[in-house]
Amino acid sequence: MSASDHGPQTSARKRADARRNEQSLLDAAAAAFLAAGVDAPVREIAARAGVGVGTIYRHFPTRADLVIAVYRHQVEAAAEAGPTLLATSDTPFAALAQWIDLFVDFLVTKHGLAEALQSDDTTFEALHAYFLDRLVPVCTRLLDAAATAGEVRPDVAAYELMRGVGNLCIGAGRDPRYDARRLVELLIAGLRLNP
Amino acid sequence: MSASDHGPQTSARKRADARRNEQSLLDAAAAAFLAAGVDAPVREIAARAGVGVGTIYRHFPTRADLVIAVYRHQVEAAAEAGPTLLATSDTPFAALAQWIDLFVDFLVTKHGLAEALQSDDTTFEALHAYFLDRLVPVCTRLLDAAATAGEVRPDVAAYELMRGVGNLCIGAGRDPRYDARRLVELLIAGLRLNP
DNA sequence: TGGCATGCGGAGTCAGGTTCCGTATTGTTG
DNA sequence: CAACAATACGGAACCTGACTCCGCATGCCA
Repeated sequence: MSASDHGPQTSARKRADARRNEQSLLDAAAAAFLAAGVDAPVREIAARAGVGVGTIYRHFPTRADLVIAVYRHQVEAAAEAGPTLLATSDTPFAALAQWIDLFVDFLVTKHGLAEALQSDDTTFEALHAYFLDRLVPVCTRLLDAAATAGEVRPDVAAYELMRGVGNLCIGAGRDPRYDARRLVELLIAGLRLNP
Repeated sequence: MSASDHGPQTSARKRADARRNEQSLLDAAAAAFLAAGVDAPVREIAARAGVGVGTIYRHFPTRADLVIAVYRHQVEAAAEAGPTLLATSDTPFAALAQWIDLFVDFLVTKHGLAEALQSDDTTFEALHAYFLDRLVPVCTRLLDAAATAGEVRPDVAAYELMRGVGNLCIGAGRDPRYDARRLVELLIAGLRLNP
């Protein structure tokens, strides 16, 4: 099991019923997260999937494992979008800005995810780690390229920037007076050197 | 009882033991918040104060009431600092920047407060409301002055700015790689028009 | 000092998360 | 196909922490 392995997901040789339940759980969790956020009660997810709570814990020992499994595809897509944007954009800064936009879109549409990402609750440690492992290197490349081109301040680390962006997404969509996207734009504007 | 009345605090005519307990609770809560953040267990606060949990709920029906009472002085001080800074600073922008600095200092030294401020937990509704009632008008004045002077973009509301700043302070002090102050600076820089 | 309004303590209730183990299902082997 | 071992399942039981409620204690006033 490699260090970047999170949760069972596509699992190898398991009993047929186990694989079926795992899929039901992923579907149920996705639905529950959509309806009630990533803090949806364990019992509710189990009920939606038509399984007992024990089955959840067997497949996904911590809530983070479940959340990761549910959003894995989208996180991978974001990670892969980085290099692509860098290759196709006019300037590294444009690529960075677009990539951050993508990330913000992802976060603001997942009720409670931004909160979970920043929470110090140990339940979410693995979630935090997964996002960081997967996305910080991508962001670092974009940021470095933009810094090398002299477009942004060279003294801000990708980790810090991503946490800042993640933080700004907390509570987005709960209040029409708060537009996370606009504030992230401000933050990125503050990062820029020669407009 | 005016609309901006929060918690009993200095209370008028109550029994002597009640007033004593209220003070013990404030002291105990302040200590507990310092040690364990504003989410410190109710039972622990009660124990520190040497009272039963019922006594907490009698004096401070919601956690927000207790938090407000504990930090009231500092919030008032921040509110009063606004006009002062505006009067003594070279430019409205400088006053705004200093005031935001003050606010950030306050938040990052209160473990868990920034989190609570943004949480949608109904327990903290009153806290949210109190901060907004008290500080948004102050920030609005600073922001308006800076906008009028052409120093900042005129299209960002104080409410949004303050929530953004509050959000950026979440998790500050938990991780040396994350410096909330620096990111807030970036945000303010992004707000600026003619540097 | 007596009477009673006020306030107190903490056991009890409720809501979630997490564990555990007897039972059921699956897959394999003779 | 039958019988068995391995695997997985369900959900009752348990734990933690917030919040309520009421019989008892305390302070206040006459």
